[in-house]
Amino acid sequence: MPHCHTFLARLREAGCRITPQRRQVVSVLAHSGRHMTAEEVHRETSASDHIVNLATVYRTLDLLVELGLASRALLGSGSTVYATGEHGPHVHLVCRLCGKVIEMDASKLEGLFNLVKDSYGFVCGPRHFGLSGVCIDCANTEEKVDSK
Amino acid sequence: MPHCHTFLARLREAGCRITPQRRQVVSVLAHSGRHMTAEEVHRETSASDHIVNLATVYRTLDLLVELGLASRALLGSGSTVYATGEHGPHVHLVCRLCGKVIEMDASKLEGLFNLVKDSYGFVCGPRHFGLSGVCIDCANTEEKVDSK
DNA sequence: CTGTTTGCAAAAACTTTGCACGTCG
DNA sequence: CGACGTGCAAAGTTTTTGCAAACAG
Repeated sequence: MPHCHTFLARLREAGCRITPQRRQVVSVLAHSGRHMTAEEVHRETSASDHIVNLATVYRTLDLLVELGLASRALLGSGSTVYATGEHGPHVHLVCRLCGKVIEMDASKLEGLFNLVKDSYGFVCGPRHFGLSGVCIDCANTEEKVDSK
Repeated sequence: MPHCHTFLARLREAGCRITPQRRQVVSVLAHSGRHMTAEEVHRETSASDHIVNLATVYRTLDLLVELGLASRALLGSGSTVYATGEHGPHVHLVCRLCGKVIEMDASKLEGLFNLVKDSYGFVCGPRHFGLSGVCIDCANTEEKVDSK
C-alpha cells in the first residue's frame, strides 16, 4: 500500500480538500501500478465502499495531471490512460499493429531528461511516456503477409 | 513540397489506392511540418480544391498510422494529434500548466531507440512522442503563486 | 459557516459506422 | 468492369458542464 499519503499531502498543499472520492481515485491509481483509463478507475473505485461518479473521476484525474502527480497518455488505438509517476520513469512501447503494450523500465533515460532540462529548462513531470512502433512478433508476421 | 511521393508510394505498396482525398491529407500533413488534429487537417484540406469529408480524414489518418507513416499522440489537455515522421525524430515537450508545446530535435536520442530495439526487438515507428512536464516560465511563476 | 466538491443528467466534443454511389486501376 | 474508397447522416464513445445539495476544514 504505497505512498498515497504523499499524493494526498500534495493535494492538500495545493489547497485542495481531501475527500473520500479523491482518496479512492488516488488509491486505485497508485496501487494499480499501471496505466488505467478513466472508465477503469471508475469501475475499480466503485468496487470499494464509496461509489465515485464518473464525472468526478475525470475531474480528479485532471486535477492530478495538473498538479503533476499523474500523467495522461494515448495508448494504441485511441484509449486515453492515466498513471501516477510512482515507480520512476517508465516507457510504454505500443505496437501500432497489434496494440500490445510493453512496459520498459526507463531508469537508463536520466540522460534524456537532463538533456531536456539543460536545453530548455523544461522539467519532465511524471516521467512516463509512450513510444509507437512495431513489436517483434508483428515485425515477423509483416514480412510474410503483405496485404493491405 | 517534400516527399509526398514517398508516402504515396508506400500507400500503393500496401495495396491502397491513391485517391485525391488521400493525396490531400498526406500533402497537408506532410507540409505542415507539425502535429495537427483531425479537425485541423480537415480544415486545411478543405481550403484547397478538393473538400475532404471529415470521416475520410479520420479513415486516412488511421491508415497512415497503421502503416507507420504517421503517429498519433495526445498533447496537452486531451487533443489527439497526428504527425508524419518526416523530419526525423522529434519530441514534443508539453507543459501541463500552460499547454505550451516546445518542439525538440531528438537526433541525440538514437541511443534510446537503439536500446529499445536491442532489448525488445521493438522498432520505434515514427520517432515522435510527447513528454509532459513544466516549462521554465511556469516553473518561475509557480514559485511565487501557490494557489490551487 | 463558507467556499469546495459531488452527483446527476444533459450537452458537447470527438470518432466510428452503414450504406449507396462514385472511381481507381 | 469490379473491388476499393467516399460522402453523408446517424449512432457511438468519451469527456465536459451547470446546478443544487452535501461536505471538508
